[in-house]
Amino acid sequence: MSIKVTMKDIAREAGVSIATVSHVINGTKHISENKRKLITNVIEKYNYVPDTRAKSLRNAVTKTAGLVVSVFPDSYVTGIVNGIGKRARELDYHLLFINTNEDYDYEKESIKLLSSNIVDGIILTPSEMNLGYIQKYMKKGLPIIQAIRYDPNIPRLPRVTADDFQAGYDATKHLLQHGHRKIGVIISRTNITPTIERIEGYKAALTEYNIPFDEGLIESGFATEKNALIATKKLLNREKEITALFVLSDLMTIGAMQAITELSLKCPDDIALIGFGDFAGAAITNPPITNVSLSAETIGRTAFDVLLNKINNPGYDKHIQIPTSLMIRKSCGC
Amino acid sequence: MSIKVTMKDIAREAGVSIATVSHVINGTKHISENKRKLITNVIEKYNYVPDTRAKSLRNAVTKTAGLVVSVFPDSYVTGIVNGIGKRARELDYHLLFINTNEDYDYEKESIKLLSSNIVDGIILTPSEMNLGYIQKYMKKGLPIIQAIRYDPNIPRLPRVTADDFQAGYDATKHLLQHGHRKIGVIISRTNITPTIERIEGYKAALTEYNIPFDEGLIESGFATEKNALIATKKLLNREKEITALFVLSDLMTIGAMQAITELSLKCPDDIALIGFGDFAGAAITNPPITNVSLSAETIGRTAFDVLLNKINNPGYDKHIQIPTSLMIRKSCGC
DNA sequence: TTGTAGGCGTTATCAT
DNA sequence: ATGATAACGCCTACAA
Repeated sequence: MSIKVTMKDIAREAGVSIATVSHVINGTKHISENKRKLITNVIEKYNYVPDTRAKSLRNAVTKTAGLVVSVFPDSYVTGIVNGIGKRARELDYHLLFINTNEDYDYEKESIKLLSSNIVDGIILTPSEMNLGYIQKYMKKGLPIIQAIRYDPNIPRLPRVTADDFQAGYDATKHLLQHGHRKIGVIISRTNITPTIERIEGYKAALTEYNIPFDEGLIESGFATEKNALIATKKLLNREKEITALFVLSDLMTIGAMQAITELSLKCPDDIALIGFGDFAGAAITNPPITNVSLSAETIGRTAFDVLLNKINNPGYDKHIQIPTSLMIRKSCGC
Repeated sequence: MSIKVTMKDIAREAGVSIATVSHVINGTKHISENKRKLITNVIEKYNYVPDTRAKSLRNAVTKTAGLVVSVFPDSYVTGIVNGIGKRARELDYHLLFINTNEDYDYEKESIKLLSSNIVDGIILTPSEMNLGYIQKYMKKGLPIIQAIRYDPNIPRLPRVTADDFQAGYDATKHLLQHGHRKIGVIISRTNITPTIERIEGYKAALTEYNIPFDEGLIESGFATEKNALIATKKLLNREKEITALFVLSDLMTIGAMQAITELSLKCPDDIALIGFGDFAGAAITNPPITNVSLSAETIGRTAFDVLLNKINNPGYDKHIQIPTSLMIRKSCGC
């Protein structure tokens, strides 16, 4: 524990009242120049910093935001966290960071803890589309917003996500334009909105080409390199007519590429591929990888701004989608 | 602001004293079963959670650790943050996360803020070897440890780092064994211990082969892909006899590979390369990249344990080095 | 311009 | 077994 020097100590040493000290620190009242100097010197001398807990207990403001993320590390999420952090700093906020690792119970527990006046608001990436438990916190007036993923059943909760539908549509259409008709998809998890919406986009593009949706072309890679490798092999062995792959995260893209190699197939000649999330390194792989690119930092920054809006205006319930774009390289066959 | 329901409210509704409520919550005293039940029900009903600020104001413990990191995102640092987070969770701690972006003044400011009883201790990755300002916090008894980088002038501060000397030695020796005699190095920044120690290892290996150290073979890539690309081109254009490159971070490795390609050189035939930090994707580049591999998660976990040691034992001042190993693939010419 | 004192929500001591 | 109350460090009417 730090050796405590409090405002009382400063006041005593400076020979003034505790209220005067408080006023010079916060500039809340005009204090004569000589007392000001005197007090400031004592503060400097002891390197005194007001106790944040006591302060926030008094003013009911913590100037820190809770960040509850369900998956990390991952270059997409990392970039978003980074964006949130930058914006928070610009706005003089701090971040209490929790990684739930997709553990729903831990997520609930974390929100409960954060609801104990430890933060002014929360940015949440839900582990599941099962946010019923959040209602009681909303009722209490705790500002919460969703980022990356969301629960569609709680529309009053603000959210900022990528434009996942459009991303799925664009990638699929690009592959379709290259002549591919059997397009496999490696998803991370079934029941999260980014997956659902990207698949919706995929279906929409398919429909334009009068191709029926085939559930059998979808396989789960559970967001890791290794699992994606396994999933891709499984999928490619099962569905022999697949000529293109759409892979929904960067780590999985790497696994999928390895699978293609291990199956002695050539990308893009035998199997074309489009990934998701433009990771560093996508340009120097063999072949360089075409993928859906999006500014994770923008999503993060926007998420923080949305949280502040929610804090300042309890009725705020906007849903924001950040656009994505296709970064075309070689793996798609261009 | 959340609508406040306090212990007083619970007590009133349950028809008991506030002290009794506190005791059932904390199990500090034996309370009759019927009152227990009664109180627990009221707590459930209002979803009451004790105010963390008030609590910690009372017991001088916050159960949160400050994490001040100077560079992010970067797969190495991200992995360490992840390891710290996991270990913190296991030990029931929370994390206040700050990314200083190599800004020394912001780092100082952050430490000052964190010293206001907001955390029980701090894990710091210093932006510079200039930690003089930390002495006053040490004197106050604030538990601080260093991770990744450190200031050698403050030996009493605990630290956990990779075994950077060994890493530099191993990589260089490997290149030397392949017959390379002019080995270029792309560093991020000059004045940080990981760079310094890896270069020391590099020199030691050179000495074994009676090769004089040549300052001209070193170039700064400032930890980014783009700058490393520029630095690598500059270096390779200036020092024509270079046949191998040692690159000190993953993002820079990607940039260096691009530079090699853009100069119409072949890796490993014209230029061999060893990178640092085994990033996802190193296996599917062309050629697959040999690099120094280390468990970032282990470093993170250890860092958190070291912090707890420091918190519990103010005299603790150990320096821990986590071993690295060479992950051999193709870019070194093997 | 400066000081006094009550209260923020807890915990823990001391009574009862 | 339960309750009254002081104290944690700060802010802010209200007084002087």
